[in-house]
Amino acid sequence: MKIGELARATHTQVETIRYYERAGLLSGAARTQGNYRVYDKAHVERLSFIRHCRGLDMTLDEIRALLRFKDSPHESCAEVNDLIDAHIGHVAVRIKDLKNLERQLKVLRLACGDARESGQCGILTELSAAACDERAAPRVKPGHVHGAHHPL
Amino acid sequence: MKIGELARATHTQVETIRYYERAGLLSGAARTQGNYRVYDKAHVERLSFIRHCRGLDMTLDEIRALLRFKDSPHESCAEVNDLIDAHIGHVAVRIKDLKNLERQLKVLRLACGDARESGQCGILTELSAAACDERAAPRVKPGHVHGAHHPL
DNA sequence: GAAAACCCTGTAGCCACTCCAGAGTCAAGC
DNA sequence: GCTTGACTCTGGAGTGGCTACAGGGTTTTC
Repeated sequence: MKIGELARATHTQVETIRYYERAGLLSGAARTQGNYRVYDKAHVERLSFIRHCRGLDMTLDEIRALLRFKDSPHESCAEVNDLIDAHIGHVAVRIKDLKNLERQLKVLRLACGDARESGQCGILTELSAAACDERAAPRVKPGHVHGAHHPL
Repeated sequence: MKIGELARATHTQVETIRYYERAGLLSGAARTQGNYRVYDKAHVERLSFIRHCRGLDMTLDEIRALLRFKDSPHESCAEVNDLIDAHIGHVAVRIKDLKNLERQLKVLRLACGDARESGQCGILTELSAAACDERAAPRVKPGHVHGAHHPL
């Protein structure tokens, strides 16, 4: 099968497939005379696996690691467990952060119940005041889970 | 004050400040004879505001919009409310997605309680099987809130 | 044999930074 | 005055995970 067919079979964009090849997740496929990539059932499975893991919000690095274990079935899979545990940890941290954030935003929203002039807007006032307070005590703790503006 | 002092005052990297200037969030500062940027108290406040909003996981576009309202205090702030409501919505959606994800990952983790050979690893088996099922029914719904791998 | 559909490579863009090279500026100490 | 070091400048490249082109080549269909 050609790349377009693989794309349809896995609900993946053609460009994404070529990107995965460049990224070393999907081994370089055989080529036809006309230099077209040729794939088979194994590729469909591998790509489906990758896409499923992406759907579980794993990074390509994490997926690469999982693929290594899939490719060497006689090694211990203890590290697979560790990887998943770590990933669960990342997600849990992110949920906690976002809940905090939601709480803060709702409090903020209450500060300006109805529309008035921006100059008296409770939200803008609150944001400025909070920013001012924060200058003394910063809290920047970069994690590794995405914020609120990203497709899953 | 020079850029380094502003950076220290707001716990922001110097490069980030210059980036915000290029991005049109922080107006181009005055310059010394030696072409150094010069900032004052107003800049500290504005940058603190920006950083606080970033801490609330708003995009630079959202912050730009808020700054426009701050800069024109006699307009109605109804859109500020809308913006915050929308942002709360994004965060709520993200939390929901991540909780789903967490549930799925925990189920997955149970599939392989202890370490064995990768070939029999329950996690890898499950992932492959799930990927296989998914091929029929895809679900890609890109939102605008980040995933699990990102600093807040 | 022409048009449409598909494929190729390579490059640039997205976001919000971060880091670097290579050069210029400025204050303190000798 | 001169050196050292801390600071600053600009411009460009890199991050992740794609996406979207441009400008070509190939294959299929009518």
